[in-house]
Amino acid sequence: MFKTNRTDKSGTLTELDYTVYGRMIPLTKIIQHMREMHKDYQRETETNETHTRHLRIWHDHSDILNHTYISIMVSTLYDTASFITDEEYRAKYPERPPADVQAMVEKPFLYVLGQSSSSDIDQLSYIPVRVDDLQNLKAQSGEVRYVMRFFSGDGPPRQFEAGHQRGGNFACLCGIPSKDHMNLDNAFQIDVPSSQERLKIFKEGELWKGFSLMRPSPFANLKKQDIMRELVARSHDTDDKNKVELQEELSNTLRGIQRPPAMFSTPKNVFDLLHDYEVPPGEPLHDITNVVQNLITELPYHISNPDTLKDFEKFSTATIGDKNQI
DNA sequence: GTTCCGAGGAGGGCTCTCCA
DNA sequence: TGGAGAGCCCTCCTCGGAAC
Repeated sequence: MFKTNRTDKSGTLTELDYTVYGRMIPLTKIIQHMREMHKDYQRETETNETHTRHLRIWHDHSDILNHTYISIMVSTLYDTASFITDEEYRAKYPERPPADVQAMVEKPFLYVLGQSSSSDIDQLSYIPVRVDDLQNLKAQSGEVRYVMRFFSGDGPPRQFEAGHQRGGNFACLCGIPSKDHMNLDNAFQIDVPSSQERLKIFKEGELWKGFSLMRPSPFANLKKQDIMRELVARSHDTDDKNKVELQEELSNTLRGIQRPPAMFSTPKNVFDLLHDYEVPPGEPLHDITNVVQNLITELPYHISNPDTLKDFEKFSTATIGDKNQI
């Protein structure tokens, strides 16, 4: 259920409720499809022991025909214990062209596509069904055990998935203040908190009890008395401190943690399903985007062959052109 | 019917002003 | 003097109208 505003012919602004539906393909069905697609790449074993496959989730928002959607994809992580190598594939199927086995195995499958804004409330509305589906997957697992292992994606989806604030002084999931991001010594020493550690920090005080899927930010816009109550519950000294100092102390304590990790947002106990689930603090392709851009811009100046230079300049123009970011 | 563009929203932080 | 809130900044996302 979503809310929207409409202005009628008289100019009166009214708030309307409307219902939209998302489509989820159950993980059991996706995995059935994956097995069919991966059968040529699977390693044959002689034992009957239970095997483990690791799943990776990715999601992002975009608009299609003026309506905003969330798209969630799922893929299997390549593992040589479960899948053959490129060389083994060539030896097994000499009549076929060579294949990038890892790329084929890690090809993503559509999991959820639904209408949703990027607000926390809208995105959290898809969590209960994702948790139910994960429980259903475990109940139906056979000789292969599927483990939800990684989330990969852009910055905002990672922040949502980890229960982290968007932007601000603690924009990174590692918990280092933005002003210290250039401090490599600090960055290399920090231990990025796991989902369980995030949940522990989140629940150390009292205000987290006000969290719900419809009120996802219990630490936002607090009065001074509420900040003091939360800090006292976390065993902090609040004497002789003004509101700014108290707010800073609470922010430094939470280090950007705003809510439970998304998959831990329901009352259901999902620790046995998600105890290995990781939301990495970085997104490699985005993080090195400017390095790649600099390389593409710089390389033509080091090419002497005119034909190669012409081809590369075409590539550089098509890739970067007038864009601010590739 | 589709794509492009740009103003505005979401969620954060900082600074300034008002007022008790 | 200090709390509350307005106003502005940031990035990425949203969404309605214009253009094709």
